[in-house]
Amino acid sequence: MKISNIVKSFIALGHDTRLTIYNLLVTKGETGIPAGEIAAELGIPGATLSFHLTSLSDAKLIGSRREGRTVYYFVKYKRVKKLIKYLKDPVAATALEVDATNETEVE
Amino acid sequence: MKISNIVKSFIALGHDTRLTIYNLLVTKGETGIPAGEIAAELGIPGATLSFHLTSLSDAKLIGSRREGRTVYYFVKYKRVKKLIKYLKDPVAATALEVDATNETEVE
DNA sequence: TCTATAATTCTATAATAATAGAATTATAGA
DNA sequence: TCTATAATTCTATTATTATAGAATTATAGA
Repeated sequence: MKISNIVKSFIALGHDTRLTIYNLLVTKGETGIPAGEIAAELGIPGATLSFHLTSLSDAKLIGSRREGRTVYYFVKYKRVKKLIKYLKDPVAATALEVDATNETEVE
Repeated sequence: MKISNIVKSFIALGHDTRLTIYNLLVTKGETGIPAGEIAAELGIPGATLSFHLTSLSDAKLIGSRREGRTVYYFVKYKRVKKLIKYLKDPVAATALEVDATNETEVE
């Protein structure tokens, strides 16, 4: 993970709407929740929601899965764990990245 | 801690220059490092540095102490720990906040 | 008090992010 | 294929952040 990906993740969490989305998804577990329900819950237009979902997705903090016309969004804990590791020891986390360039990982 | 303070903290960490400052301060321990040295290390003007230090300070991620003409900056781990707690369980961390409104805390 | 140094604040400008209506794409069911 | 629904992308506009020179503030030492 490059520094810029960590920055991207913090940027994603550094917005009221996006942190609220993150909170909501945490309560919904693996199944996740349809985009439309998120928009309804937060009371924001779909276009605005998509903008924020893209930020969280690009940061790999969330993932999505289509079922028919519905797209479910869910939290991806792998990246969350990396952020925790980074906060605990940024030096070690950054060093690890350099070593782990070719590591095979599970999402 | 209100949600907005958490957002403020993530915003503070969500910038390349500020995350680099955070990294640097982590390596400097309790003593910290003078503002001038940070500016020199990062190769940025003092005015720009101050702007970013204000963001990190407002988020309570760092603290400062004046010694003569020199101002030392250092990491404040209390807030870092709260962020880690928040990432691990945002629901619990938010609930705790409501309960802990009058709690007496040590920085 | 005068001068030099360290840092911050002020200010204008440039760059980036957020918002949301309109248009588009994807899919289900008739 | 036609229509309705779910979601995303496009686009223009607004709002916020970042940048850094110039001015200011704070302090040390002469």
